[in-house]
Amino acid sequence: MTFLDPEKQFEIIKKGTVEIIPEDEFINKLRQSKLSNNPLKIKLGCDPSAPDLHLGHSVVLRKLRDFQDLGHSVILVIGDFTAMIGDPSERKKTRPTLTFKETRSNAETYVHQAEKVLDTSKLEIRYNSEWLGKMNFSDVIKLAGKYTIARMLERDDFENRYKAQQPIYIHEFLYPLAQAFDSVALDADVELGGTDQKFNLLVGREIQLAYGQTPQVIATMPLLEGLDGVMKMSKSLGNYVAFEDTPEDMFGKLMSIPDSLLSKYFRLVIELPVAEIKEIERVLADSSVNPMEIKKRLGWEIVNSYYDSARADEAKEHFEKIFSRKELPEKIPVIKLQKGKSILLVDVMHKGGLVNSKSEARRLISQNAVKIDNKVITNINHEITPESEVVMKVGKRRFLKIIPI
RNA sequence: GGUGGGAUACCCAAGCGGUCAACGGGGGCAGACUGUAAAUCUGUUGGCAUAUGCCUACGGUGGUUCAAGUCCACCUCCCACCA
Repeated sequence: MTFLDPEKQFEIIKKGTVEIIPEDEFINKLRQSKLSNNPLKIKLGCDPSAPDLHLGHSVVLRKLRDFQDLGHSVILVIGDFTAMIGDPSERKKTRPTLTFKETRSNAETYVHQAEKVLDTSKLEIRYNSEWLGKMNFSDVIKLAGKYTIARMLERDDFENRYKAQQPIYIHEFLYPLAQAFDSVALDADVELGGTDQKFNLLVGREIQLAYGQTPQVIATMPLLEGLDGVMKMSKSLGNYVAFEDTPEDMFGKLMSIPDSLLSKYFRLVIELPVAEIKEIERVLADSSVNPMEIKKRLGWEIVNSYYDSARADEAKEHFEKIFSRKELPEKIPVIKLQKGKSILLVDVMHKGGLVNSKSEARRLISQNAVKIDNKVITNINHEITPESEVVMKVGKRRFLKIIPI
C-alpha cells in the first residue's frame, strides 16, 4: 500500500470534522505512517445494545470509511463488557443487562448494517471484554488512580446531572476510564467520535500517556439533528432515519425535516462534491425557489446510497402519490370482515391496529381525522357494514383496507 | 453519621381532606393553513363505554376518615448542607 501525501490525507480527513486535536500531532502521525509504510490504527467504539443504525451514526461511519479508503486500519470496538454491566443512567427504563450471546448477535447486526457504509472486508472487530474482562480489582484501582474527580465532573453530562440533582454513580465515572483503556489496549493512533464524545476521547489521550503510550489524536464529527430539527438524532427520541428503513419511509422522513437542516444533511450524510453542495446552498438562499425540490433531491440521494436508484425513484413517486396527490399507497394493511355484518368503526380501527385503544379511535373520529373512501366520519358510534372493499384513512399516513368475506 | 428537602401521567411541574383522571409548560397526536417544512391558530393527550357510571393511576406497604395525591406510621430510593 502506498499512502497519499500526508497533507492530502489530512485535507480529506479534516473535511466535515468539527475538531482534530491536536492537528500537528495528526500530521506527524500521517508522515510517520507513510515513511514506515504502516497504516494508522483508527478506533471507533460502539454500543452493542442498540443495533439499529441510523443516519446519525453514518456521519462518523463515513469518516471511518475515509480512513479505510486511505489505507489505514479501522478497528471497531464493540463495548460488550460495559453493556453487560448495564448503564444505570436511565434506570427508570430498567434497561435489561445484556447476555454475552445478545451482545454477539447485536454486534453482528451492527456490522451487517455498517456494511452499507464501511468496507467490512477491511474492518477489524474487537470486543472490549477481551481486555476489560480480564482486569482485576487492583488493575481497576490503578486505572482509577490516573484521573481525578474534579476533571471527571468537568464533563457536561455529569455536570448537568449534578446540577439537576440527578444521581451519578461511582461506576459511571469508570466508564470514560474503561473507554480510555480500550485505546491503551489497542494502542490506538486516532479515535473518532461525535462531539458528545469529546470528553471521553480526551481522557483516552491522558490515560494512554499515563500507560506510557503516545496519545491518540482525536477527531470529532458534528452531531446530526433528528427529524424534529432540534434534538440529536437518536433511537430513543424516535427522530431518526434508520439504515434499515424502507425506501418509502426513508424518503418520507427526510421530507419532514425542517428546511434549516437541509444544508447540514447534504454535507454530512451524502457524498457530493463540494462545488455541488455550494450550488445547492446558493439555491436554498434564493427565496424564489421552493426548497421542497431540493429536499426531494436529498431524499433521493440518500435512498440511492442505501438502496439503489430504482428504489429511490419509487420512493419519490410513492411520496408524491400519497402526499402531493393524496392518492392511496400500493400497499395497505388489510382487515377482513364478515360480509353484511355490522360492526362499530372504533372496533375496526382497534382490531386493524390503527390505534392503541378504542378511546383513541373515538378521539380521532371526533377530530375529523377518520375518512372512509375519502368521506369524513364524524359519528363516534358509526357502524360499518362490509359489502365491498373500502379504504379507511386515519390522519395523514395511516391506512386500512376493509375486505368483506 | 447528623439535619433538612423531595419522589405526581412520555418529560418538567402544580397540588395545602371532598368540586382530581389531577392546573400549567414541553413533547406527541389530530384539524385549519401548507411544501407530510417552519411559523401560527384550534382541539386532544389513562382504559372500558347503551353510562350526571365503573375500573386503573399520584414511589411501596399498612392505617386514620363517610371520603386521601393530599393526614399518620413504617419501608425503598434521590438530593442538599454539615461531618
